[in-house]
Amino acid sequence: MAEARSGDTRERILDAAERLFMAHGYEGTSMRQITGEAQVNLAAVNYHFGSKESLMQEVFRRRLDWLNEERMRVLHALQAQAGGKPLKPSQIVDGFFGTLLRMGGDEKRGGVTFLRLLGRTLTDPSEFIRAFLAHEYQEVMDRYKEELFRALPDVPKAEIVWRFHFMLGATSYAIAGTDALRLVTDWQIEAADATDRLDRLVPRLMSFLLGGLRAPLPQFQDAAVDGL
Amino acid sequence: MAEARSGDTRERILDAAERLFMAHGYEGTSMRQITGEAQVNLAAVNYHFGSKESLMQEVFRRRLDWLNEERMRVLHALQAQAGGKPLKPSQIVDGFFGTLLRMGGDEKRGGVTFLRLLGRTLTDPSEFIRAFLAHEYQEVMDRYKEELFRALPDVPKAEIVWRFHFMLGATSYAIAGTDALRLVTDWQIEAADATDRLDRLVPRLMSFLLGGLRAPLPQFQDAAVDGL
DNA sequence: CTATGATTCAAACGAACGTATGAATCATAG
DNA sequence: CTATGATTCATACGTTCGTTTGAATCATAG
Repeated sequence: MAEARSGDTRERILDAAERLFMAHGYEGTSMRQITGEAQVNLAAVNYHFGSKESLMQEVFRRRLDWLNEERMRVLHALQAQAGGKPLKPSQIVDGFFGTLLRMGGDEKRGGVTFLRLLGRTLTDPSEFIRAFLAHEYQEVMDRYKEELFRALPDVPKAEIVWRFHFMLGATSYAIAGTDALRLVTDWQIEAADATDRLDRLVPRLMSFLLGGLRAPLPQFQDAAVDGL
Repeated sequence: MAEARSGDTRERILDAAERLFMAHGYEGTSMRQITGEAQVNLAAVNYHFGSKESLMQEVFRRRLDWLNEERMRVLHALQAQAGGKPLKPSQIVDGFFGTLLRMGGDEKRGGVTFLRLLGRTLTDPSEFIRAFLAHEYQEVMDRYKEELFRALPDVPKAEIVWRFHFMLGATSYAIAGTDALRLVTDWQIEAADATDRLDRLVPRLMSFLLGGLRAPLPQFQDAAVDGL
């Protein structure tokens, strides 16, 4: 059983696919583009991954496995530190979204490229992609959801779930980083490199998310959400 | 110059394309699917619109022209009523996002189908689509941005622009309505029809957006954003 | 060194893609 | 009714798609 330098080929394909899927989407990226950029033979993808769909899944699994573990690790650390008491919403939000955003600064984990890919993929229309992502996220998501319920006992659970949705949306769009509507035109380019942009993004996004999470409940009810 | 029933054909194509682009994305939808669903000849799209790209643009223009006018109309009405004084942030947010969301309840304007299409398209990777949307949105966007600056004179403009971004993301993801991560599983299906879901969504989203917009500024600064 | 299994390679497959063509059909103007 | 231009239609064009194939090449085990 020779291993050869296949490890090299596999990773080169995954890197190229990650970058191209981010830039042009799943449907908009061809096998020939991927193998061309990776400088491997066209048949290599099917040999190593079986199909384009499987390649897509492997691109995500490579990153999400680590992210899932890290999010769980952070949550358990917070829980241990709290000693049975409910966590503060800010801790939970930081554990979930902060961990994701900090991943964007870690080049070994895909950096901003993977962040943008993930952000764009959350609204991707392809059914098999959404189904796969849902499965990958499910467990961690449920744990954080439960922890939010505990942290905000006076807020209806349905409301918390919705606000989790909204936070996901704001984050997903922010890391997709398309600036589709050219909002940031002349005012403040903040060009800099992607990593630098990310550093400034994190505190801004976090305070926005917390503000939204703690907002007064809709339709008349105005009770404080939490003593955050 | 005979007009024939071509008006019928054009609209049937636009309706089918709107639905299919929403469900499968631009790249994932073929001309044959579109003409098949619209029950017109394959060549009809190229005859009436020239190309698939032009069709995509027309699908959006048909709805966005009205949305742009309506958003402007609402803004001008608010300004007239305020008589030169700055508007309240809640008014601006409702004028921009509320107008969009209410469009989802108007079947003549595409209803939730177009809303979901728009939400998903904002993160679409295709360059020509983003460029087109940016151009369509530019003018109205700038006007609302300026009004937010006036309404929040103590908040740095860069901060406002970022929070506009975040609000767009939360809204875009919410109306894309994929629930990619199966957040809303068992807790509260809230099945009902799409319009009904929308009715409950609006107040929830609006209070989240305002909470985020009015959140304390990041990095230590904590001054109130506005006397909203 | 030789044998074996893993990997790479050039080439081709059928299918589906967006688009173009020219004849048939339609509605209306004169 | 006839002529004219708009629209529809069946069909085909040339590309590109994801995938497959079988031989060539490589690395290692015995």
